[in-house]
Amino acid sequence: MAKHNAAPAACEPYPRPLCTVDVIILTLLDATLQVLLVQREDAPGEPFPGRWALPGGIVDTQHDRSLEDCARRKLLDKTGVVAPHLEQIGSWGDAVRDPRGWSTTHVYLALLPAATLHPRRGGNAADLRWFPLEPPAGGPALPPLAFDHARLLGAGLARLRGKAEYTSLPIYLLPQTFTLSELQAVFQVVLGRSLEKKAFRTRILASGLVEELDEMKETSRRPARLYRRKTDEGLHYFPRALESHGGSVGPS
Amino acid sequence: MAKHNAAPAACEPYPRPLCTVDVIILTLLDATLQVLLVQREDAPGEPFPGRWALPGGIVDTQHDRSLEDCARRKLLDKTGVVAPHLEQIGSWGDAVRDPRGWSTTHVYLALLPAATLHPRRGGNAADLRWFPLEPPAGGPALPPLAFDHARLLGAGLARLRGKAEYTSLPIYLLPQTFTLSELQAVFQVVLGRSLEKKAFRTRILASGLVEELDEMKETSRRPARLYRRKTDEGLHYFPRALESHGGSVGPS
DNA sequence: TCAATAGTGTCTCTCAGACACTATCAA
DNA sequence: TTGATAGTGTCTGAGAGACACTATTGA
Repeated sequence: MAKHNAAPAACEPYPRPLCTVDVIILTLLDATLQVLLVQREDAPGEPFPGRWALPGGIVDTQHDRSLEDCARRKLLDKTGVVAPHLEQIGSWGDAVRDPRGWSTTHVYLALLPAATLHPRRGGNAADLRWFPLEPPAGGPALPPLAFDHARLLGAGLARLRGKAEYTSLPIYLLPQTFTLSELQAVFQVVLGRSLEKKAFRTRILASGLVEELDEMKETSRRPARLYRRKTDEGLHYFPRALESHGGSVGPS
Repeated sequence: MAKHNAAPAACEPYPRPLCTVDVIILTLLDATLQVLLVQREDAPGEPFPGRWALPGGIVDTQHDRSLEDCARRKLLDKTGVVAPHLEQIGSWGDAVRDPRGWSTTHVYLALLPAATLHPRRGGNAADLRWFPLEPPAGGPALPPLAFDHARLLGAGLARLRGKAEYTSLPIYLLPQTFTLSELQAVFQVVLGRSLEKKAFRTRILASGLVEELDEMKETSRRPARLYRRKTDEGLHYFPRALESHGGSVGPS
């Protein structure tokens, strides 16, 4: 074991870059996409003190069994929950993105329902906060982010929005039980445009993604049927994209 | 510069993992998808001596400006050409995939036309060879690969095949000029099934991806119109996937 | 009764699949 | 002429968009 993590061998003339993982944790709060950010420590030697950043950090080769394991750990650490969706977005590595030198980051996207968050661990500590991605008029804008995290967040959002055009991905922003109107609202928030109700419902019901429950959601108006996301179904690829992608411009 | 690549700081109690890049270089030769592999050195301390592996290796933090830059360098090094398509597939990192210890690899997929390869640098050295992915009956099968490269190659192929269902990706396996029959053949090889001629041609021509040339390709039969891939068009997302994905099973 | 939200009926349009048909070359 | 490959005409069907319609609740 000690041998495994020995210093670079003679055949390895280059210094190893710093290896980190960052997690884009998204949820839906107040009918808005929100991202969980942490405020960086104000300690000597720490880059970007006081700045907001994606949760993440250096891979712990003693305890993390893999990159994905590291991402899961950081997610659990910040939210206290296991996200129903976690995927790798990509990796970025160069000499300038971290002032400490050549570094790599492995970026993951986690989607989770806001309802599952504990009030305390769900991101309400002083150094941990949810930020709306499209702040209401006059509301708080996203702060400047540490490192190249704005770019990483952009890539994660592009992935989510791109996949929302032809997969069921945004379903993971909801609890397992929901109404079709709620699901449509989630897609609309992610895509930033409204969708046609009948077409949307047909699309979802034909997909076999959800099962009808006997219960209804009681609201102030007409009650709505509840559906449950089938756990054994993975991400669904619809046979068609939702709308023209404006020609040849596709998702990332 | 020297400071940037200094040893891990005190705030970094974990040994840094080995950082590598591997490139899946695919082309179409003899109407078959082929992957370029290198035979590993038989030197002391080198893992998997004599085994075939994806081209790649340790990131050179002195010369590689970024991970992608490193992939481009390795590609140029092995093939002598700049591939018309290079994308990141993903990253894998854990303690066991490399016997030397905790390591990460950043996997890229390169697609290129066989015609552009120089006969010498195109992969004909003793330790560099093209291997057909679906060998003709009785032909040479893919050898066992070093490290977890079989898994990495599988992920690259899944990406190519998945995207072939709803994007123009396989077009990069051809030279810039081709006939529609040739293009259809490429898609068929990638997808492993035959496609309907009329639908395929309509799909391509409606996409605006190609422009008609005045020239014809003279063959032994009726000459075929030549088309040229427009360089300013990127990857095209078709409005529909080619066929049912067998329910909810989608591309990676 | 009305306002609001849930949910349906039905037409149109686009585009992939099927498949038979014509066109153009060499031998 | 035939064989082979290039390329077209045209019908079908799935599924997204549009939009008007009905249904069910609280106030």
